Amino acid sequence: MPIPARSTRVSVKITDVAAAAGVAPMTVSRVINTPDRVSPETAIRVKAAIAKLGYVPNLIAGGLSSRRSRMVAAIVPTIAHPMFAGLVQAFTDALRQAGYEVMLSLSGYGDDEAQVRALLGRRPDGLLITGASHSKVTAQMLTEAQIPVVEIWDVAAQPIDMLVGFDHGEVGAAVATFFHAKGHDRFAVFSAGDSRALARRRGFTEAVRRFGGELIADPVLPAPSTIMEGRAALRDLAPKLDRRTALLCSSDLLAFGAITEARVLGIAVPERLAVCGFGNFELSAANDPAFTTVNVEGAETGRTAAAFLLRRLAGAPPAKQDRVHVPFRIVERDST
Amino acid sequence: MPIPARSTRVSVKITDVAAAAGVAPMTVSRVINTPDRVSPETAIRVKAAIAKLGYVPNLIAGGLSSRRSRMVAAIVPTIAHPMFAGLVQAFTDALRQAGYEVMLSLSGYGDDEAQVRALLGRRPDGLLITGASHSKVTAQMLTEAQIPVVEIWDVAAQPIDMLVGFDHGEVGAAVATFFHAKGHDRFAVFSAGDSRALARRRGFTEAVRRFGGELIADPVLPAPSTIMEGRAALRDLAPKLDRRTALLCSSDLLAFGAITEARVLGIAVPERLAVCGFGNFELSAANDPAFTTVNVEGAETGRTAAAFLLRRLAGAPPAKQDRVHVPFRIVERDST
DNA sequence: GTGAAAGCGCTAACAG
DNA sequence: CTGTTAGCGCTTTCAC
Repeated sequence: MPIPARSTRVSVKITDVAAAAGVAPMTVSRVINTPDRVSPETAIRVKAAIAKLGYVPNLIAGGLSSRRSRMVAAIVPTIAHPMFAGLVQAFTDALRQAGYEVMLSLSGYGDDEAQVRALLGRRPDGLLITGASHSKVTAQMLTEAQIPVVEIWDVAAQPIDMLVGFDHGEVGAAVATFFHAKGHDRFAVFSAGDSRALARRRGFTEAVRRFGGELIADPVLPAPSTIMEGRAALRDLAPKLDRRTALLCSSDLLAFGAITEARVLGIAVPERLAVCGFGNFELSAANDPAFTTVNVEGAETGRTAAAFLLRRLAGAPPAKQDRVHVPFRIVERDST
Repeated sequence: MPIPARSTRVSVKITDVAAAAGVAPMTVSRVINTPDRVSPETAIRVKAAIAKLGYVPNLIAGGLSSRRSRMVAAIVPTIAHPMFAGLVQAFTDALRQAGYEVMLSLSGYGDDEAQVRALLGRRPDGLLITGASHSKVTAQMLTEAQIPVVEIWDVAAQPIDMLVGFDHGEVGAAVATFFHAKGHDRFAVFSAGDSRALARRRGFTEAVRRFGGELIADPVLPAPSTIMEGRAALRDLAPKLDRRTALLCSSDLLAFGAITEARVLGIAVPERLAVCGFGNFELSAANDPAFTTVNVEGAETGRTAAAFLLRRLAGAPPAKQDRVHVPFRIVERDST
């Protein structure tokens, strides 16, 4: 006795195409996935059937069978930040060209354990995660998932697998050195409260101390950073700006806010206040005055991370060179 | 003769958990999906086994069986634009809370046929797409996919299914009316070249004509818009700014660029040049001068689109009220 | 409340 | 070059 269909036929499947073309389902599969193993005549017949029926292969079923989902998961704190928006865009573009779709997960600046679990349930072929310090559970899940993992935007003593990042403390120190070389001896830093911004702040303040410089303020502001926070922080700082001061901001948005408020208050930039941002957003180059900032190549990071994953997905073994420090550089403009 | 395993056991599966807990696989499935249909004692044993083995259910397999992928696809032009970044963030947050993952596809400002095909192959349970005019093929694929679809950010004479958008021509006309009411009779508009920005431009210029106003310039700039384009366009316009003029920009980035360049050139805003942007980015409120813009509630659109999809995914039938025009409003600030 | 059987739509593996 | 067979890991369905 035939078993009744579980539900009404809802979409065309490979057997329908096979029947229409007079071939076996496997042959249809080959036409789609390995066309050079099919005779041209057969391929033409099958393609005609595919077009006629409007067949869209079910990649979920294919993935279950082949154990390759052709999806890659990405966890970033936010895309409201131009840095990560550019990174995600480049990462997504590179992977789609190779036939992979991206599942995007936005973590805020908090814990990512639940998200990692939800994503791994979809059996992605690879995963990108922002940051390099994870909870024990998260790290274990990632390791046991047996898929290539790229950590970005930070460096780790013990990377899970691959890494495309940089040392945020070094960035802070580099900016301090840059200011010091220009003769500054009085400093301030506005920083968001997330771990990486705080690492830059620490690198900056420690270098200032080494140079024997004076640190007049180092407020920690809520993440994510806003222009308004930068303006407010500068208003607070203004009474102390009687002498020439060099200011590092943990984001170009803060820097823009500080520069804007300085103009409103009549504080000359860069004469009385030198400002350096972070991120090299369009704003930093397009503002008047264009301002100095740290460039970190978000898009390049995304492309590199995608390339690393693709190489491993193509079968390459893990290698030492899968851990790179992306270069950062100070882009000097008119605010310093 | 036993058939050899296709490949080495790579991850824990439901049968492993079942064996460890001394129950049938189906019972494990129930503990995960419908816990109230399992006795508390059994549930405890199964949960212990899950935790001990680190079991992460394979949602691909579950999806194939249940014909529900618990994924939703989203196609937006870009996330480099704060408008869409906020929209995607809100959409993603709302869906994740309901247990859905989002597959994000960035279309640029071009054709989306290939992307729709790639996404539908993953059998998403629902789909969000930006814009309301699609190629015949795209429209047909979306219709035949038999899933709820939301079109956003535009209105359509014949929506595919649900809609959360607004009429871009009306926005342009509203800004023209706003300027006219303030006594302006000389106008200009800077517009990006994408279809929706052009619709706003047309709405603006047609309204200007109706009022008998003078249109002194209406350049079309490349999409996506940048601050620098706004500055350059204002430099071109400057020679004609001998009399008071009202300028609409198709993006806050263009408006910021225009205002910045006006300051550099010594053109007083709003006295000689009134400027209205579009998007209500943080920049518009936080700049000095804060500038007038059109607010369109990107995040609200994302949330509404998610709510529409979720309602249908929960079984609600299609309804008239699934087509809403999101309100826009002119936020008046110091530039007009 | 729990279990056994069947199969979701596709592809790996092998045979011809 | 093409076809057959046997699952991929889960859930639906139905029986107990």
